[in-house]
Amino acid sequence: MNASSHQTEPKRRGRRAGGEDTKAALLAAAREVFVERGYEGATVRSIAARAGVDAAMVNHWFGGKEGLFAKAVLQLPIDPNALVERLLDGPDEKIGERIVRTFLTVWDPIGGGPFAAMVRSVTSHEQVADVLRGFFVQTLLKRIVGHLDSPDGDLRATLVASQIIGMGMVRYVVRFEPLASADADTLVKAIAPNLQRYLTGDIG
Amino acid sequence: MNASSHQTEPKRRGRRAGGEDTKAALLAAAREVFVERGYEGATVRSIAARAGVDAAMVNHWFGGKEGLFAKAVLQLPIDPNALVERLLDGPDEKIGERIVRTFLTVWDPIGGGPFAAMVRSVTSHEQVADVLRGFFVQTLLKRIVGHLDSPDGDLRATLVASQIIGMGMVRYVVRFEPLASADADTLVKAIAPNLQRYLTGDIG
DNA sequence: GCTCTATTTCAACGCGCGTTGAAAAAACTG
DNA sequence: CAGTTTTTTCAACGCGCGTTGAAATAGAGC
Repeated sequence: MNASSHQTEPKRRGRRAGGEDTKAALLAAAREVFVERGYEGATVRSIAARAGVDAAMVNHWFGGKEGLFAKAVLQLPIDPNALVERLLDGPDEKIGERIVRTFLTVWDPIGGGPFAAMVRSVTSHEQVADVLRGFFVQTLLKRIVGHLDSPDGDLRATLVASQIIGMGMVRYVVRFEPLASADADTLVKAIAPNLQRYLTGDIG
Repeated sequence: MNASSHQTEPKRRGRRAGGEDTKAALLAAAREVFVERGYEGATVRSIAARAGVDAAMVNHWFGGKEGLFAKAVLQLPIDPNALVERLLDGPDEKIGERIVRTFLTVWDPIGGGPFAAMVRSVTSHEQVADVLRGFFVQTLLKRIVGHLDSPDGDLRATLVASQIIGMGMVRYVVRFEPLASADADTLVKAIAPNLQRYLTGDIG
């Protein structure tokens, strides 16, 4: 191997060539890694490595890990409006069923890792908990409650949240069988009626 | 202050006087701190400090942090048998109510910290998840299922677990209002019927 | 009372984390 | 093309973690 080997050329310094956007690359990597590993599990170094960039760039462009997180969550590839539309589209008597099925459709393909990561982030980092609480409460629960306009709407919404989050915990995090491996239809039949009661039944 | 001041006497080395049991002190401190802060949050140094002992003793007596955890969880001050007795003592039609009320009675005084700590430990440390899964499944769920001996008992038990865990998540961890601040009676009226359906109703 | 051994503290190690400042290199400016 | 600015890498810092080995001290055995 002569001196001009292309093998492990120690990365050139200075501004990159072409239109490569380091900031965008970091945001894209951050969205992935934060979802995969949660806030704590996602190290600045791992995000930078996935973006093909030095870890110091996180500080230069976002002022630190928290700044990157704050910017990254604003660009998550989820469309809350579409989600709410999907839940509310159909007869009110079957909202419970649509909630269970939609939740499973979104999370089952992703698997337990991201869900556990999200839970861990919420339990350990107050800033993350605030961001996610704001998203769930403002964007999802309030709108569903508003559509149904039944009395005690807020309590009903949080009851639904409790059952859905609990299903996620048992299925993806602690993995109690047989719920963890049950197919979607079984869970819909078992859980949907309870959600339906929370939303439109007598809870007092 | 003369040289023989009792103030900050730099701890004497060597074997302690009297019957002071370092091992037991460490176990007691570990039980407290693990519950308060979870596995990751509980540092070896903090446990040793509470026990009034050097951190190195953890390695000497338990071979490390994991060993201490393994021994400590076996001595948690909870009596599973008494808990199961309490849940099963009474008419079967009111089991749901007793489950909700017992859960709230146990956790409300403790507060959200320990519950969040437990959840974080489960999501981040596989060994901890295994230990707790074993406890819940073997000790609690199986016995309740056995008592009721209805078909699909295991599925029913995990469904109940999902609702209870979800209630804990919403009440203690993410704190969605108004569920987070609702009084016990309100939650019993809202949730108990759903548990009752899971246990003795038609879920197919 | 002397020796041996068990117990405990202390100081340090190695690791990974987020962060920082200086140096290098490309791009921009006139 | 020369000088300036922007972007990037690199090397290092400080922190806290779990862990380790040596030194110091108390009790046990003879």
